[in-house]
Amino acid sequence: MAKQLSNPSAHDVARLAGVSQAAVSRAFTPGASVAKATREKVLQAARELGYRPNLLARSLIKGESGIIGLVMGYPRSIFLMSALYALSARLSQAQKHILIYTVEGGQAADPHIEGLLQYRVDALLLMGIGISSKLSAHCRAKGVPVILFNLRSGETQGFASVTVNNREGGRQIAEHLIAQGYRRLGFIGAPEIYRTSREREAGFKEYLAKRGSARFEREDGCYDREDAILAARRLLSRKPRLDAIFCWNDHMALACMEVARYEFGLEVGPELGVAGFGDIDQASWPSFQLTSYSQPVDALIQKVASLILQPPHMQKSAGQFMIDGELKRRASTHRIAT
Amino acid sequence: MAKQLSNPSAHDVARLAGVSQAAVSRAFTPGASVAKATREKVLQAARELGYRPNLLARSLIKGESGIIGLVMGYPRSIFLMSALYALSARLSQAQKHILIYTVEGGQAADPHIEGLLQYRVDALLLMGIGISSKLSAHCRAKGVPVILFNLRSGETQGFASVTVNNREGGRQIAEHLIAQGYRRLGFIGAPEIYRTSREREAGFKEYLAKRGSARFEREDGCYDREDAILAARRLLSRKPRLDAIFCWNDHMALACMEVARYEFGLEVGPELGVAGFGDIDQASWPSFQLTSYSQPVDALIQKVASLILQPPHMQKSAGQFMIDGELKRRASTHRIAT
DNA sequence: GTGAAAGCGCTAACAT
DNA sequence: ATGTTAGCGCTTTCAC
Repeated sequence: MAKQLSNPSAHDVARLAGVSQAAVSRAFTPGASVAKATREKVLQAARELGYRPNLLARSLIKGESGIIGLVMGYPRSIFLMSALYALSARLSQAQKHILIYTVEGGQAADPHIEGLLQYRVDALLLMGIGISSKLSAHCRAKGVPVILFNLRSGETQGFASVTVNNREGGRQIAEHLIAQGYRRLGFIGAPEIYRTSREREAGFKEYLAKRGSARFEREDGCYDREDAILAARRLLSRKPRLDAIFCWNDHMALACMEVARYEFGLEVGPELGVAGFGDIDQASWPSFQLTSYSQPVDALIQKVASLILQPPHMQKSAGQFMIDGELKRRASTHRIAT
Repeated sequence: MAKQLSNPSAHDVARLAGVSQAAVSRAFTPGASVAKATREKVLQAARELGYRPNLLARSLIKGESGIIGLVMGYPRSIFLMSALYALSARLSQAQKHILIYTVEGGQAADPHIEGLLQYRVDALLLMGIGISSKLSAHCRAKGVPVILFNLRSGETQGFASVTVNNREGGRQIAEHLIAQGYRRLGFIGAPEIYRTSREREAGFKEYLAKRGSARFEREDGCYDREDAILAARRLLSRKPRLDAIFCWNDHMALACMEVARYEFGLEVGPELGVAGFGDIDQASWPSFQLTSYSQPVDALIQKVASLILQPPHMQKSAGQFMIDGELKRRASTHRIAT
């Protein structure tokens, strides 16, 4: 009854229940060998004191913390947000916990990873952000599994990665635009260092090349909406005017669409095709009807979770997992008004 | 040079450096009394072994984990996302870490809070989600500070809360709509249990009552876009037709706007005023130009962080902090086309 | 099935 | 300034 301010320990519970401290530990360990009666006594005492096992102590002994370290780049993206949501749901089922940091697009994750390693995280998950080769060496040496989400592993790193099939998506967008009759194509991408953008572009280019001409205009839009607006302006000012623009993500595409409509007075679809990548919620809103290649969040996170939760000795595989999305054809690329 | 798979301990470093284990601890404690030379020796040895202090062990002793527990409701909201980003930036400066759970709107946070308490979090931050009275009693008894963000404390709980001034926002929206000449008003809110919606509505009603008539039509839109669409349809089908709708958040307002435009063929602004709350990014996009009362994320998070970081003995105050936003007047409530 | 005892990796007195 | 010692709260042998 008399609750105390500081947290009671297993010892306190043991005393109240008239058992040993070890018995308390066992009562809270699923599948331990305790008599039912003892167990009840312990739980009763624990309830009275408001006792909860201290997971920090448990982690210290077990050598695994139950904590997954997450560093998220570009935290304004709705896609990453729903990925976080799906991941949290999945991991909390498995009694794992997420220690999170967010980082503005393009910044390094390193300082945060340092902190995470000190908490002895069971795994490190990087969403849309990279890791320095120094830290990645450390993780490899210490056996900390690193999983890259939405960003493929760099040259030598050899970590597991889970991404949508960016190349295929880019390819399908190109195919679709050409099929619709668009010919003077443009691309808004990110600077070289972003592999995601590069892969989408590569697929796009690949299809065009196969069809005969890989020519398309190109501008960098980086991460911000403001950047995308500037890139769209530059692209739309070129002569002869482009008739379709593929943007490396939906955020860029929506911005591009608005520039086309409200600054250049173009009718999106018939006069200018616009396609994005990711199929975020807004893409399907009536105001936009943006053609996009979807990123299946649930499937991606499912894969991530299975990599995280697999037993440690299985983690040899540093595979690159690519999951196919689906081309969502919408009005923004209907060249002939319906 | 020879890195080992398992993490080296302070002991290992001590042996290599030829000092005591305590010296290693001191070398890694800012402001401890160590000779510069010893310190160097230790750091050198640590580097060789790839040693990092184990924060779990430190937390165990210190009785504080350096971890802030966060439970986030309605994780699709861009507002909460940017709040998370701001918080992460602020807290990692102070060497605090965020253990996060996300919960679908309307669900209970309790099971996750259980987990967080076992990690002995230094504080519990609830974003847009409540806590059961049983757990809140526990937190109070154990001296775990609880901070409510964007959701005011229930009757008896007595926790600190940080919110935008919802009532004032609702009031200003009403004033603005009336000033623009709108007269047949509607409101899309959330069910009773959501205090946020209730407060905004209260302010809205308050102004109308003061002006003579507090009559307005009302529908519940809850959290999902789908719900908002249904509510908007119902509201717009009533006769005589409403001429302005205030939605309890911007997500609802954008959905409402699209229903008005694309299903009812109304010109938003002249024919139907639409106002939201929160001033999310999209509100200012050319496609929407949504009038909204802003929620100053940075100021709000600043306050939250200061509550979290204040020394424990100062935490008597369970104040209710309300921060004013600002009415952003945009085209969605220009009754006379400009 | 249960208790006693050792110890996870570290910090914090206390000596020296 | 540095080493020694005693725990933090728990899990895990090992006897019984």
